[in-house]
Amino acid sequence: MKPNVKQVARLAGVGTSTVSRVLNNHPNISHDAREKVMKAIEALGYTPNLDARSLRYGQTGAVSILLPVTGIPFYDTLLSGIYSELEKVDLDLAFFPVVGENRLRRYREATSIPYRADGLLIASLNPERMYQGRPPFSKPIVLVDTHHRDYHSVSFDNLSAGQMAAQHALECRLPIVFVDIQETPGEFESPVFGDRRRGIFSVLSRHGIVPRQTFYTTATLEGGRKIGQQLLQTPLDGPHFILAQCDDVAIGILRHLTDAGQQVGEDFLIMGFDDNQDAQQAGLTTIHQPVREMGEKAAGLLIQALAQELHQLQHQQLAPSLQVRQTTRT
Amino acid sequence: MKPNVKQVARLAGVGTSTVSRVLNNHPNISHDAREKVMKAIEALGYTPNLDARSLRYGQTGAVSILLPVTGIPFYDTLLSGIYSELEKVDLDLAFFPVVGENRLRRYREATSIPYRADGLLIASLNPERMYQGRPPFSKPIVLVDTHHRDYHSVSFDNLSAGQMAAQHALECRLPIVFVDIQETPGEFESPVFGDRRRGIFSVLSRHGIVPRQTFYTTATLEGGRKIGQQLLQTPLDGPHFILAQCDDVAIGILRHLTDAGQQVGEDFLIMGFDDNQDAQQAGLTTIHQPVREMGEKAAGLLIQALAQELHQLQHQQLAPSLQVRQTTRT
DNA sequence: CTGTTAGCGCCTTCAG
DNA sequence: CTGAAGGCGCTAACAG
Repeated sequence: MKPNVKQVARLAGVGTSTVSRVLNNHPNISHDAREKVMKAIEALGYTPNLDARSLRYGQTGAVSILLPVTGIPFYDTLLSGIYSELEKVDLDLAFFPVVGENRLRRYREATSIPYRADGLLIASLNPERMYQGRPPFSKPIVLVDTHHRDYHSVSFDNLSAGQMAAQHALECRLPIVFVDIQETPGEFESPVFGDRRRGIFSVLSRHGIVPRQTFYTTATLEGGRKIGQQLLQTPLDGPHFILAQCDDVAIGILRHLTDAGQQVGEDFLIMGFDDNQDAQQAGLTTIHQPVREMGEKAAGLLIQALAQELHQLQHQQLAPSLQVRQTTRT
Repeated sequence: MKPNVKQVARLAGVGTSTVSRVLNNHPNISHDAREKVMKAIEALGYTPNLDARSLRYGQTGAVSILLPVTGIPFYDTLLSGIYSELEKVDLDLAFFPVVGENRLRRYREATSIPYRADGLLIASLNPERMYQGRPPFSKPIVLVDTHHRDYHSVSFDNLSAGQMAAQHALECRLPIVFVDIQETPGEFESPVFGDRRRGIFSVLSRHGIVPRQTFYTTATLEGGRKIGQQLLQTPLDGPHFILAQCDDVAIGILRHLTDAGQQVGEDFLIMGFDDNQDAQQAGLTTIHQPVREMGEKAAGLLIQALAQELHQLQHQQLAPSLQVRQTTRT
């Protein structure tokens, strides 16, 4: 059915190696031979079999990335960083959102397509939970936005981030309301929120302080709005400092409260984590994370590993920084 | 370096086919042989070479999807539809965001990884612009959320959608402000906005009506806010009906105007297209599009094509429906 | 139940 | 400059 080099060669009246040479732009080919081959390729509608090619080369020229969800801009930024490095060495990138239990199960099998690659990036996911043991892939793996003892990783120092945030909260001298993330326990959990939480509480407890109240919600704008509702229903005694585990939640709360007529500075202060685009636009105080740079570093590490240049486990951490904006200025 | 079946076989003291049989869970294997093979696999850290396997089978068990961006929820919904169909036949899905000129160029080569698959889905992109001629892939291709004479496709009837919207606008009997999408001319253009635009103008011109004003912006919340600003700077003479090419823009405008104290019903009416989550939440009148269903249909078509069951070109169109909500009720 | 072997399509020596 | 031949790792006949 599908034509192969042999058929192209026959039609062109040349040997298969000549066809191969044309296909791969090798130098020493007579103009005449090239013409004939091109014509035969066109006539047959030939396209090369990539599996055969990869088998022959012993590599695919591609790396895969596993990540939890797609519909958020965080990964766009991360990916642009990754791409920019990968392109330098002409590596391609294939993308695998791990969306449900089904996908997860699938990706535990050594034969599933993410592993048809020269290397693997795992973003935000906990490899322990994903693989419960040895991963079904024996080529280089680099973790990004997550970490684990046994793998190379590039991540934020979320512990410091938490400490920074708590420090800033303390300086504002208001009772603290902590809005935490409710993670569905199980495979998708990432260490991010846990680390931030530990950082926050380490500072708070050092000062003998406990949040006046703690809420749990999902890491979305909507999740934030729900907390906003709850806050309106059982109003607090005076102004509070709302510390949310991520910008989306913080902005959801912020919008909900201001929509209801409450005033930043007057009725509450609020901050988040991540410094995403919405945060900048909303004037939200937050902890900035250099996302793009993280992507670049991770890709760089993988490239090194692919070149056998990585002889010991790497754990890179990127430093967060505090961005004070309107929502915590009185 | 990397161990293969032969080495596993040698260590286990069996033939390669026995190893293969264990790997693929074939029935007639003695418990003893299975044990030995498992042990050898474990000891060597063997993982199968997927390229060899695919070469042997003549297929990869995966399909690829090319799409324009990732950070928006539209594609999450679309994908969930696609996945649900693909899982039924145990096909895997690999994901390729076409983000910049570089990627585009890359994906025009027959050797780039999206084409290491049994079939291809192209979402929202214009194949004409992508490939300028014959695509570098000779297996089944299905277009989704876009269409083209030469390919199978599943898309919305955006022409009708435009007509519906214009009809509704006319019924509101207010001068019309049209907010169109400024597309970067070139490869990424999709036919969606053009179709909607044509639908809108066909109805308007039939009634001898011309928009009082037309704006151009990008298809984002931010793009909408910018138009909101412009509207505030040069206020209109009385209330208008704002017809935006997509929900994001409409919501951006809506938020900006209401933030500035303008009132829906009083000062303006507004509607969008798509019926995304934000639209529902914002009470925005819009044209609903069954996104998930579109994904399912497209995947279904591809599966049929893979099974050689598609003997003529298919062009499926899904009907839009008008969702009247608060933003156009006076 | 198990081992031997051919061949999937490609690219790259190796001779000419 | 070009053709013939081997082999990448795997699986499915085919014999035992």
